[in-house]
Amino acid sequence: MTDYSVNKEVTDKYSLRGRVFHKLREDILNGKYEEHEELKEVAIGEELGVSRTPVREAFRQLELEGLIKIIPNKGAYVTGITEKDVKDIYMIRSLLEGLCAKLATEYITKEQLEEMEENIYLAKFHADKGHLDQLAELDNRFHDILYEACNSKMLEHQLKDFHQYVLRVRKKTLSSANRGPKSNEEHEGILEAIKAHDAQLAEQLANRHMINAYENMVQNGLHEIYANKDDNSSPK
Amino acid sequence: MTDYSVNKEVTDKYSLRGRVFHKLREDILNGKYEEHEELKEVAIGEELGVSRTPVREAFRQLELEGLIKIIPNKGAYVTGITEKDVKDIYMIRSLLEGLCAKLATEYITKEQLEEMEENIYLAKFHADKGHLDQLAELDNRFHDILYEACNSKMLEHQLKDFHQYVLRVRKKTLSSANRGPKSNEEHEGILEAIKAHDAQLAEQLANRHMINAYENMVQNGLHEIYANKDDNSSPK
DNA sequence: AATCGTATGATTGTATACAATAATACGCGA
DNA sequence: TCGCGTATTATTGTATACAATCATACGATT
Repeated sequence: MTDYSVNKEVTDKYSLRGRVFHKLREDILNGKYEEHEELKEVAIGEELGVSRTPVREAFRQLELEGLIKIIPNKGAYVTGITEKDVKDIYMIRSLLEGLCAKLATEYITKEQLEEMEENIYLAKFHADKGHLDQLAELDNRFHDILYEACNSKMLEHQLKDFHQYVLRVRKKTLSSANRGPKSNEEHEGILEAIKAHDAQLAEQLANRHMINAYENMVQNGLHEIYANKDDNSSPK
Repeated sequence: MTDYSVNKEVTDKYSLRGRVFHKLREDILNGKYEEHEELKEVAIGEELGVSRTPVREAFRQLELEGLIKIIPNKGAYVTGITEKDVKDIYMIRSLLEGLCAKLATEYITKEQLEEMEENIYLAKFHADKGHLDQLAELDNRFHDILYEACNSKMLEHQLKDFHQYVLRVRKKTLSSANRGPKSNEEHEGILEAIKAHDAQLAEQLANRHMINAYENMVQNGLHEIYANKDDNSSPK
């Protein structure tokens, strides 16, 4: 059956345009390009071995994702993520993950519950062993399950977008050794609340989980990753 | 002439692509195309007197706006919004508009405050006169100001996206005569809270404002607009 | 030397040609 | 008639050619 569900993650990875899009997004998020650096159609095209057409279409998409800014007849410029952006994203995520957890108490399936439990169990193991990469992977997966469990394509999509967006930061953060286990404990709390169908508690814990993640990130020196001058975080 | 250029400083209106984009968006929002109707590149191009290239680029943008869904090698289809989607959007917007109002108590500028006051004053006038179109336009603008006043590009962008998304529904709803004035009263309350720097109250009122809007919409028969079967609200 | 205008090159915007893929129609054999 | 493979057509995907616009350099004029 055809899936008409509203979904921005439709940019397929197999067309040239899709490949260009994903490649550029990754490169921008990974810091390959400086902020405000100009992206030239021919240069990108040559680098990836494609013509300007798919590059241009990818540009249009990146623009709407907010990763580049296109000035007509002039060029495309990387916008990047400021510290302020990261802060804002976590602020938003905090609310939405809370909503998501709340909804999950009602809609989560048995299978999802089981996978969550397994996830947490495994995470404990890897935390003991110091397997940071696996820990990060499990953390990603935990949140994905949660997103899928809220029974809302809209919310799921939003959260996945944000999740994706701060992936690089999160990776760094979880790698700070002591956050990993702490994060996993918080996951466990959320899971317990969901199992108990305690919507309010689940919301609250998921809420707090995001705030903690952000605060830990700040402590570990967010500024080193996103050394940015012209963010608009300064109040009047 | 109805001008929906609430946002998207990025999509210029003077290039062919920009014109195609705006035209198609308006047509979709105004219901010129059926849900799930296929948009063909050549047909659109001929209708607007342009080649496929700008049409394709406009498609890519419309896809990310969530107005159409592109299936690779197949076609572009107008996205349907299900009742469930609308409900979810309002649920999310309720939270985020609350956050936005809360932040605005701290960051709003004098100019924005003044425009809000003018907006509300004007809305009263048009409400008395029964000018529903102007009322809808002012309502749009009120929320846009609020979005811009929160000092968060991220949040602003998200809210504008959602706002855009439910424009069709909102238009219909505000036209239900009695919601317009009520909505404006709620705007006034939010503005007062912001002026008083009462963050908690502003959040609460903005929150409630969304819930009220949604409930009114349901009463007025959302199902008539979005009579949709294949929504993804699966029973647990 | 400073300023303006113009020529030149670089870059994006658009149109079109061609390739790849998917949808449809048709005919053949059982 | 039904099933299946193939030919045909329609439609999208990509590459390229050409037009429009912008940036730069340079020289003429003051």
